[in-house]
Amino acid sequence: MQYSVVIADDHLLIAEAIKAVINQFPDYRVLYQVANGMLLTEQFAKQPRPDIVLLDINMPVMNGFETAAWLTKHYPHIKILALSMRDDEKTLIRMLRNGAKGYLLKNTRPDDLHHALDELVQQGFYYPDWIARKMLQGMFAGDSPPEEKATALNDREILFLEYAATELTYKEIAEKMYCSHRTVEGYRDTLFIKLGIKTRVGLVMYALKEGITKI
Amino acid sequence: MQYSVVIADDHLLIAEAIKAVINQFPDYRVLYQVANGMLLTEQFAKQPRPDIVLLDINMPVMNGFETAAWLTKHYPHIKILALSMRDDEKTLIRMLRNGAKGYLLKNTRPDDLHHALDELVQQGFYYPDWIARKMLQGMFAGDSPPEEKATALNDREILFLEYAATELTYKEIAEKMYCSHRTVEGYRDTLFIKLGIKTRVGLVMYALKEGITKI
DNA sequence: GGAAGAAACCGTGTAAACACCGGTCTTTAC
DNA sequence: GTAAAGACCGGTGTTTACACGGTTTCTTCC
Repeated sequence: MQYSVVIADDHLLIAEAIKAVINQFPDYRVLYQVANGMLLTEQFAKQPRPDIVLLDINMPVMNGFETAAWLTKHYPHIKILALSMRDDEKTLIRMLRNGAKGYLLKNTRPDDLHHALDELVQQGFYYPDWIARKMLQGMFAGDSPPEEKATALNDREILFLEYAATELTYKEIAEKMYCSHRTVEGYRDTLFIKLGIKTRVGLVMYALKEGITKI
Repeated sequence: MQYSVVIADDHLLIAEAIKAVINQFPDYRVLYQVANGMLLTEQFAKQPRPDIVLLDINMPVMNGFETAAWLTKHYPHIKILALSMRDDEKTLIRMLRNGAKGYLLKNTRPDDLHHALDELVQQGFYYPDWIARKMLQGMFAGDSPPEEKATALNDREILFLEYAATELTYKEIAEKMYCSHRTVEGYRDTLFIKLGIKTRVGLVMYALKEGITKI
């Protein structure tokens, strides 16, 4: 019995390379690859669907989060293994909440990939120790409804974050947001507390990590 | 006759995967892989040296730029093929200036990789059309005399940029860079002029755009 | 209808960031 | 040998960013 895999990654070389690795495993076979989530939905309509989807998080058009949500909604039996460049707790949790059954960093060894695939089909999930640790120390509570919790930012704060990642001063941001500059500094202070940071550079890095602002 | 290849990439899975792809080419063989430039210099001391080095640009400890410069200095006969995530003109030019004989985006097809390797050993370089176009429209004139122009940042400035994208103050950055905090502010001021920006947030955005700092 | 909480606002003080001025020393170029 | 250029360091003053302390107004909820 061979399990089928589909790879979604916009880096063709990487996708092709991972395909080569997987096809070396006797019990797994790569059906096809796509460059983003949108193409995945299209291929699902006209091609056979796999047992497992290897999902890159940073994709254009339809990213890993959206794709994972779409998959769990339409094909809940298909196992999602998230692939990420970064060891980022928030990204991890967000993917798990959106239905990913496993999370793999791209700097893991091929054996780990094989092992993750095996766990996925046997146990139904692949949660190595470090993921369990992150979930415990993290704000992971329920499991069914994909809902935000600790880092719930309102619209004003998100708008402020966009401006924070520019060369505007807080006073200039206040003019654009039609409020007092002390209010803007209030947004900043609550974000400092919520996000556990201390400087404007921290705000910028957060906004970029979360995709609120793009480079 | 087989040509030997060494892969330098901090993403183990990707490195291993690319290795699998290359080992499918009958005329190329991967000797070993390393996770950063520093390890490459170490392995060069005790292991056989390859004909070709596949060099990822975004690596920790010793990045692609530094590694390329080191390679051209100590082993000028070894061909460097740069691997990058982003299609960025400045990065491309900087790598070519540091001695890379070719530049490949990670979203190219495996055939292109094979073709690039062939060109590399036959022609000595691999410059596809789009690179030539970039070089023409860019500020790249001759090939031998390294003439700097618009945005030529030195090592100290680049190191400073990495620290600028953290929550450290300039004083703390100065401690890490073993110099006066006024010197650090000097780096900042010259970068403000060179890059046409006015604030630290501008520095952060620049560093991220150029891949000097990763998210 | 009063408690609880959030959102907007404000004052004050300190630390950091930025602007503009100056200098020495070394390297490179002619 | 001198001029030019660049790396490093310094002083001074203004503006911005951040910390800590508040008030008022408006929901929301029981």
